[in-house]
Amino acid sequence: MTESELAAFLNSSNHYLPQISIDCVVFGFHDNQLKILLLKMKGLDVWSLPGGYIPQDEDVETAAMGILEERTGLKEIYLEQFGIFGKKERYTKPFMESFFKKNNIQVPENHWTLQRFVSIGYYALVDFSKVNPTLVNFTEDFDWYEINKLPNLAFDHDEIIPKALQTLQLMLDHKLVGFNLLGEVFTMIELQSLYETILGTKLRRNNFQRKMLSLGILERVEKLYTGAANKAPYLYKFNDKVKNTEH
Amino acid sequence: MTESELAAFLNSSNHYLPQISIDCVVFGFHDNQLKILLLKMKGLDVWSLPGGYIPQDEDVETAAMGILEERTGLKEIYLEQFGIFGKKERYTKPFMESFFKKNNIQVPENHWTLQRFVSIGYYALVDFSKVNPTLVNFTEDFDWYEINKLPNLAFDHDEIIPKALQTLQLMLDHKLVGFNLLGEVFTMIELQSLYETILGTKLRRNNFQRKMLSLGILERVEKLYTGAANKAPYLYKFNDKVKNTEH
DNA sequence: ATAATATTGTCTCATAATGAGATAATAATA
DNA sequence: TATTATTATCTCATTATGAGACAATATTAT
Repeated sequence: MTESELAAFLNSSNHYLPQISIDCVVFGFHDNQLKILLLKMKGLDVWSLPGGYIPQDEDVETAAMGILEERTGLKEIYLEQFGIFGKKERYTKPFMESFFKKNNIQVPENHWTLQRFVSIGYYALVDFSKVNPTLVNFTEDFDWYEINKLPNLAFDHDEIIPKALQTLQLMLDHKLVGFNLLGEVFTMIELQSLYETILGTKLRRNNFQRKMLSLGILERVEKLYTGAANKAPYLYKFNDKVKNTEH
Repeated sequence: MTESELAAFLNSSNHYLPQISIDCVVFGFHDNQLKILLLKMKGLDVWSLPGGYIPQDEDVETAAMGILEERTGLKEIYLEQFGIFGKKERYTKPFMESFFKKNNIQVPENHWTLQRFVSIGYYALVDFSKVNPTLVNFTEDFDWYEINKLPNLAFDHDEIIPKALQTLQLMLDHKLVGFNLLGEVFTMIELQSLYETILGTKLRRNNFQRKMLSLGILERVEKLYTGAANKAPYLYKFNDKVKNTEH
């Protein structure tokens, strides 16, 4: 971020809806684990959710989509609003102040970024392997964290993440969660691991497979030969019937 | 609303979070039907959801609760956030303009109430028989409407209500919806009707009763003698185990 | 080649849940 | 006392689920 970009941002108050922000919990699936994309705030040992503000001339959902597209490099991301975080005190001010101080950025006491913000929570489901995070604005690093090994979090993001997970768990049977988190093809064990990591429970291989196949949404493709000394598993994909549905 | 109250409201812009509003879908159960509380906008043949703004010094949820307590006369209302309505164009301006015009209220073109608003949707579950609606601000009437016999609605409230219903349907098996919508005691048929009107489907009496009793959340109280020429049904209440849980 | 090993894909069977009809109990009224 | 309209259960076929067992197969070791 250049000097002039910074100045423009600090003066962009009129461009955005005041006192409203968006926070996104980006879920990905890697190494059989559900993970969340976090950004490190420049100069602080603190991580935060990808987020941003809503331009006056954009729909809220468009703004959320824009924030995510910019940060993940993906298009047409699956998004779901799961909560709003509207307590009077959400620790935005102290975090922003220490951030500005650490980075030698001078802002007036009443600067718009130090005001109270109501945050709209969205969660996104992305194909981990296709994500190519970009560092924007005030972030100096990104990383994927396992849901139960989270680092030091900014603001009230430690309240936001559990609520997002809870909503995802609730939606697991209603929406086609796997469709958005997995790649084009996947093994039954991968699908099972996804369910297990989201629900936080172990499932039985035989019964899980029976159940999934009975839903009639999977199509068996070729086998996956990994070189392992055992029977090769089939690969599956979601069938066409599913692809034309809302997920 | 007196002249001075009106003037105070029109000038209260600084008191509220700008460009954010709350809309509440209040569900009640009466005559075996799921109903929604709507308010008639003074001077217009248009009904709207109970709503309001968020004071700078209140949590969002507190504000939502306050709005509902004021309008329904109830305390400790069950509330759940179900969506946000953040399109650029939500028809707030034209509705507010025609409302002001009809009521001979002069406001400048750039008045805060005519700006774009992002609305936070909450739904409430209330005991119909305990509600005692109060007419506040710009409303001249209130009424309960069946979910599929709604009148002419203001703003984008015709988008908000279906989304609220959809969320309620989804929550029916997860949260104890009946606990908040029914009175202290109720018959099995009433509970069944509640499920039917929420889901929009017919259920079988015998199997519904078997299912509900197997959940172990109901306690059979006395019988209800209505004078009808048939076997009197039992009354039930939710048992103590349930009352100490979150609903 | 053949055996051993680690998985994967199915099968089986007991148990639980559900769908759908049938029957018994009961609170009035005729 | 019979009739009627419900309510509360019961029954039984069907389907879904939990849990263990076993056959198939892709490699490595012998």
